[in-house]
Amino acid sequence: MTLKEGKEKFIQSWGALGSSWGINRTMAQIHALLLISPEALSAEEIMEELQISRGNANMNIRALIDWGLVYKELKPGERKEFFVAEKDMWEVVKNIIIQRKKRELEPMLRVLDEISSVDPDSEEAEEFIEIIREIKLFSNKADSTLDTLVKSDSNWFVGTFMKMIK
Amino acid sequence: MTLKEGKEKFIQSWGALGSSWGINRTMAQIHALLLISPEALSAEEIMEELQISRGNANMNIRALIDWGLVYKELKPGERKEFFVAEKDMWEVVKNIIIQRKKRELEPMLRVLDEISSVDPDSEEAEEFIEIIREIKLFSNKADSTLDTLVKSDSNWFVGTFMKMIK
DNA sequence: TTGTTGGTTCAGTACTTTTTGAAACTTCCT
DNA sequence: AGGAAGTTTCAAAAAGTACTGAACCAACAA
Repeated sequence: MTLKEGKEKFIQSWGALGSSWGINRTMAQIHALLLISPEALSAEEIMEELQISRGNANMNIRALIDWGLVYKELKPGERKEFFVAEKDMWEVVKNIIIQRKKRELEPMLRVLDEISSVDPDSEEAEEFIEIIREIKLFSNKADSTLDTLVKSDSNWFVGTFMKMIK
Repeated sequence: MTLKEGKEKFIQSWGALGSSWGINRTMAQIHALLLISPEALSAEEIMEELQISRGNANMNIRALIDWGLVYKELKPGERKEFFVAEKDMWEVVKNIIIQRKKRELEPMLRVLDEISSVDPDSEEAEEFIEIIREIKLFSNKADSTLDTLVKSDSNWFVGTFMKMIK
């Protein structure tokens, strides 16, 4: 396989993977492109490489920065902005966990709390409250487990955890 | 909050959560409805409750069974099929991990392997191979960690792991 | 065999999300 | 102030995804 083919295949696959993770195709492709790029790239270069419009590039780069997966890099002398990807996979995953926890798990916990206030004025209501209570319990565990996971470092993940768990 | 409001809110929120997890809104809503239903429900009842068409109900129920989140229940005497949700949250999460691992992580591992065969015939190619190697290493770790996680049981998750990690 | 109940399929439609491209804005230089 | 280089925004269009409803299939009962 040639380098060009390999790069294309990687960008394409990373894009597909992203789609099923709430990260849109283009966003994931930009991330992939930056991941395998030894140099920081400008918006122009990204547009060119992925054949996308300026607006699209701009919005998705912004979103990537927002997720903490890409950094802006200002080269001295250049007025243009350049972008680099976070290349430590553990950092990437950690940032995704942080964002999704904030965007999805936390709102759900709030909803579960609200819902718990249903009047237990019937057999059915009691059963409902009990099921919600169990879901809440589980979600809270997941929440604090993720917190701990995010605080731990890469070495812990690749080393200790694997041994501990085996 | 009344029981009716609570149920609606839960179904609605679970649906929204699903959307960001590659599980479509209706599928997640059916799952929510079954989760909070003490009785198994028929397709008719689900259609009625969520105001969806027969085709939609059928396809999504089947997908849920496919994901291992819902079971078919045949009541003796009744020709109709009834459905119940898996109510153990740990089982639910485990099944989702299993499915997504199979659908997303494993194909990505295969692609990474293919890509590794790029000719290291330039500085750039060597850097590319190295980055891919790191991603592969990380993905393999994630893969086996998830395997172990899935094999472990609920008690381990809610008990030991939490203490261990603190 | 015919009618009834329930399940499945899928082409067309409706809805949602993403992308484009052009205009507006910002910064800096002369 | 005017202009060049770059970035941001957003309405409209395109692409992608989900849903409907009607036709079809299967099992059973009369």
